Amino acid sequence: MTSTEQARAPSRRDEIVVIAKNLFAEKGYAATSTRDIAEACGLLPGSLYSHFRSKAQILEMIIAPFSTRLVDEQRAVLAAGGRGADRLEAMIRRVVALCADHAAEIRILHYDWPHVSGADDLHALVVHGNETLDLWLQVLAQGVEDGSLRATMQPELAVRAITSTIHGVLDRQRYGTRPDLSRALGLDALADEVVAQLTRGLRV
Amino acid sequence: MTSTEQARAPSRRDEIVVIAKNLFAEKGYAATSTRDIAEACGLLPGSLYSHFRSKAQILEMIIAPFSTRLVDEQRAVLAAGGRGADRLEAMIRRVVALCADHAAEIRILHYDWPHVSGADDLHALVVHGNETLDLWLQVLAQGVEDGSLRATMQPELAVRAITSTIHGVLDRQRYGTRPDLSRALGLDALADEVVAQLTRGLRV
DNA sequence: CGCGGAAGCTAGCAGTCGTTTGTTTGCCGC
DNA sequence: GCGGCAAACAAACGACTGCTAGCTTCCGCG
Repeated sequence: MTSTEQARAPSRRDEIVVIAKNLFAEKGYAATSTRDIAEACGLLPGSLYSHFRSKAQILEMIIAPFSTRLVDEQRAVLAAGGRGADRLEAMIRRVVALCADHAAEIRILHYDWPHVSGADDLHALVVHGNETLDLWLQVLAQGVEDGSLRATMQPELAVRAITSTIHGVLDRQRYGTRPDLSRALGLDALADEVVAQLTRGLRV
Repeated sequence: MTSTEQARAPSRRDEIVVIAKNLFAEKGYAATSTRDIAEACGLLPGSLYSHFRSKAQILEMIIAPFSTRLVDEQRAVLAAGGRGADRLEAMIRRVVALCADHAAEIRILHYDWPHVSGADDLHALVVHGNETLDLWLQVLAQGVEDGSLRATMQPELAVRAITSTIHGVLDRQRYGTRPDLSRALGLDALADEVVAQLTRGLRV
């Protein structure tokens, strides 16, 4: 069990990952130097490299648990029964709840995606990202099939609307001077409104 | 008329701005060095500074025309008459059309917003960004008032859904392996679907 | 013809970046 | 008490960053 998978007993490594996660979320991946991370950990710059191969690997260890969890949640919704529209609603709620719990990861994925998709070490994260999109497509297709979702929709466009809306609603970076919605409304009311927005739209 | 405002006769300066715009859009602001820009212009690194005070000023000259144009379009819609829901639809169409015409600027604003909002020279762009959000809020408020938009909506949330959806639908960076929607559907069909998504939602 | 000014070149500064190498420390099991 | 080993230190590497100062080239205008 010395493989790449093990979790218990939060090692030093894990502490560093948490610290780096917050730094990346605050200042962005590119703008956060390995020296910044080291300093925040009470380490010298070189010492990071007894825990990680590279800066990119730190990023991977930040994002990977979240993105696997994300597709797991989506798959769970698909595995359960129900009509398409109801599954879609359930999926939105679970994803919103999960993302709200992982604001830092969301922020990093949102703004530093070019770094993620560009790095060779990180294409596993790109695969996860595409899986997420495919799972959204699947709920939508089911909903169209059983007649509970609008047949005229463009699924690729709808998926982008869904994911962009969820990210945008939870983002605190771009709307810095504006209210933090998840705090202002509470998580349940927020999820309700995201569902309403995406499934019912803005008209009466 | 030697002030900061003048346009005609595309000077060398303007050519450089266009080249820099495309580089920023491809690789991001931080990842594009002044040497990259100079090389793409057939210049040596230092020569840029006989045209610009700083790298940030180049960014400003890229974004400013677009963002002023954006709020102008929005204001034009508000100045015209009509019910709230119809104005909202008109605003969406005009913003989508404008943004589709300025994919590079959108991409830069989207991914490099932290650099924009962080730089001292660039807070004019932040002001424009907030104006845009306020103008969206105004259409929504009118629509609620005249009963054409859902009174239960959370306007701040709706604004984020709108802007995020427009950005997400036009983005080619995050969905690199996926179809380019504006090419696949054509601009009119794309705008139709964005309007439908935002005002009618995904349900039947 | 001469000159002013824009545009570009040359060379380099001062700093930061991610990373590497070699060494030292301190703890755990034997 | 001693070997082993992970964690951390110390010091630096080469490359790259935005930017500056001073010089040259050249075109248009008087």
